[in-house]
Amino acid sequence: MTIQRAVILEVIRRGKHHSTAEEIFEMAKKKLPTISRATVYNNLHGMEEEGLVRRISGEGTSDRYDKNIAPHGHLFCKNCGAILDVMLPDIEKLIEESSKSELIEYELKVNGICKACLACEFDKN
Amino acid sequence: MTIQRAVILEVIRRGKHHSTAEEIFEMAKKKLPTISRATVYNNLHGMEEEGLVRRISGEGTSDRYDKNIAPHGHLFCKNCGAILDVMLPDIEKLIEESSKSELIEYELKVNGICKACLACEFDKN
DNA sequence: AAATAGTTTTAGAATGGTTCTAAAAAAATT
DNA sequence: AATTTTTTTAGAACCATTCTAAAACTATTT
Repeated sequence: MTIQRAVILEVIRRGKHHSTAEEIFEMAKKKLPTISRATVYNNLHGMEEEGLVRRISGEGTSDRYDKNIAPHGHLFCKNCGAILDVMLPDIEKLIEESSKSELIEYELKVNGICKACLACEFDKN
Repeated sequence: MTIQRAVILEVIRRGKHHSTAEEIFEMAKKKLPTISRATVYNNLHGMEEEGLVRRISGEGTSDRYDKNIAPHGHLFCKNCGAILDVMLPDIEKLIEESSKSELIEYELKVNGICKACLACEFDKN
C-alpha cells in the first residue's frame, strides 16, 4: 500500500461514481501533484484484479471505474447523460440457463431514457 | 450503392460472424486491392445506422460487427475464445421494469465457459 | 455531351485512451 | 548496510479509429 494507491482509493471512494481514469488522475494530482498517469492505470488494474473496483468499458469513450462491485448493469441516459446502476435480480441464472454456459462475469450496458427524464416532460429533448 | 459497399456487404454476409473492421478490410482487399481502411469504417458506420449490422464494442480490443441484427448478447468463452450469441427472451422487459426507464438498445457481454468446453473435460485449460 | 454540383473514396496524418519502457525511488528482505 | 523486489515516474509507443484534403466517381442540369 503506497501513498499513491491510498490517494487513488480515496478519490474513488469519495468521488463520483463511474469516473474515468483521467478524472481520477486529475483528482489525485490535487493531493499528489507529481503522480503519473501510469501509476493511476497500474493501480486501477491492480484494484480491478483484487475486486476493489469494477471497470465499465466505454465504447469509443474512456473506460470508467465503479466502486459498486456488486454485479449490475448500467443505464446510459441518452437524454441527460446520467449513468445509472441497473440491478437485475436473476440475470445470472437466466444467462447460464439460456446459454448453457458457465458464467464468470457479465457486463450489461443499456442505452435509454432514465426515470427522471421520463417523469419530466420539460427535460425531453 | 458503390462497388466498395457491395463488397463490404458481401464480406459480412459470407464471412464469419463477429468480424473486426480490420478483418473485413483484409477480406475486402482481396476483391478490391485499392480499398482503403477509411472506406470500410465509413461504410460500417453507415450500415450500423441503417440497421444492416450491429456493432459489438470491444473492451481493449477492436469492435466487431455482427450480421445478426436481432437484439442479443454475446458469450466470450475464456477457454476456447469463441464468441457465441446469447438470446435472452424477456430481458428487455426486465430491464425496463427494474430500471423504470425506456430502453433504446442494450449490449450484454458475458465472460464464461461455453457449452462445448463444459462438455469436454479434455479441453479445459 | 459538357459543365456543375454532390457524394464517396483514398492515403496518410492525427487523435486519444491506454500500455510500455527504462531509469529512479521506495519498500522489503537478507 | 547491502541486496533484491516492487512501485513510481515521464514520456514514448501503440493501435483502433477518426479526420483531412485531394482525387475519383455519380447524378443532375444545361
